[in-house]
Amino acid sequence: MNSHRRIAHLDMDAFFASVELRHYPMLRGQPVVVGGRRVDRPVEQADGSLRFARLRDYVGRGVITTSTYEARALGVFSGMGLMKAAQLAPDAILLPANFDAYRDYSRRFKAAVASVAPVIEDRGIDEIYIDLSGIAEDSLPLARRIKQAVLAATGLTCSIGITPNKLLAKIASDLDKPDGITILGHEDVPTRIWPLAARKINGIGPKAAERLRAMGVDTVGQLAAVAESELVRRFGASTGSWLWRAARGIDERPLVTERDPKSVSRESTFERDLDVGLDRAALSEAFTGLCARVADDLARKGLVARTIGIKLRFADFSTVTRDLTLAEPLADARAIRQAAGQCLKRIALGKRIRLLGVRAAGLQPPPATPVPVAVQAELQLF
DNA sequence: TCTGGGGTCCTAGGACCC
DNA sequence: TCTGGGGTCCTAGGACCC
Repeated sequence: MNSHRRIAHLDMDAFFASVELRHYPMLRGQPVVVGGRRVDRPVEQADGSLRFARLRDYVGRGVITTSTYEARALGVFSGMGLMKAAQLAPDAILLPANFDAYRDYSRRFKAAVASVAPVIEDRGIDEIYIDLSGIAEDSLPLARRIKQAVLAATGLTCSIGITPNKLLAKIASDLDKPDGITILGHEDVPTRIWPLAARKINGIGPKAAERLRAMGVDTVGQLAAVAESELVRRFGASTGSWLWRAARGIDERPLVTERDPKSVSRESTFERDLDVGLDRAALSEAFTGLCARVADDLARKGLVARTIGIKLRFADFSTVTRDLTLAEPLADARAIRQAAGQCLKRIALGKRIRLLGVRAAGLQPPPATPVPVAVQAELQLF
């Protein structure tokens, strides 16, 4: 439709950790990680200074959500188990996640960007795509202006990639992190994109990367050298031709500026694996609690659900799901609990349970409440 | 002492309907 | 009593992303 698009991807730098450093500026320059559960907030000591938890003090399940660049230099990255991270960086500062604060900063940076360039696709708490096609200003000064607006609104830095499409913009924003600007055109694909690992393409995850590696494909350039027919043969028509186009930097997807939620869910990993017999009371309480939280989420969003599902992860990390679609939508905690209980009956509970989750899908606005006849008669007067 | 929590999308088979 | 062909809905699992 439009062959002259200009699309930006903006990614906040080490977002959660950077927000924490705004609150605790004395930690600047130190390795800091955010994550874990039931991590104590810093404690004020007698002399007025703060005592922070250290990674080495942490015991239990939990992973790193974000780490500062100083922590990353020690080999500590998002998704890593905290106990393992503690072996690499025992003295790193550990802070609990403060999602209310992150959501607040998220709203502020998105509003700041919108004041400069309003066509935005939300991609989560810390990143967005921006369609700059309708703006006349050159890319470099425009990128600087957006970054300045974000900095003024939040005190935080971000990285921006500006390219002809979302695929390339996402890759580009990562090329000069932190606090970077990268501007690429299609002509830059062979020199700037082809040397990169195929895994850098958004949508090529661990499994696809492994299959490619088995074909001798490690880089985007090597992927671009494979015939489309070969990719289609190995990956199927849809994925195969997508890979072929992605390797050439071809991507026509428009920005999605509005989206209705498809599902809401709550899940919890237990501090220790629970036994269905011995821990029945604890499991039941957790189950009911999750249903109540899903009901709260639905109420807050003003939605009802037709499908209720559950998820169990066992001690061996195997995962099963069951769901149930009802004739009539529901939303309250008791009804959710009842439907979820039906799902639970369909799972063989031999192994100890690591995680329990409850999900509501088939979301829709609540059915219109029937208007009483007397009121209907009055309304007809108008 | 491996491996969180909240999402989306895709696939594939079976039921069911016309 | 050799059995076509769509279409949609439901369910389970899996890949992937932030």
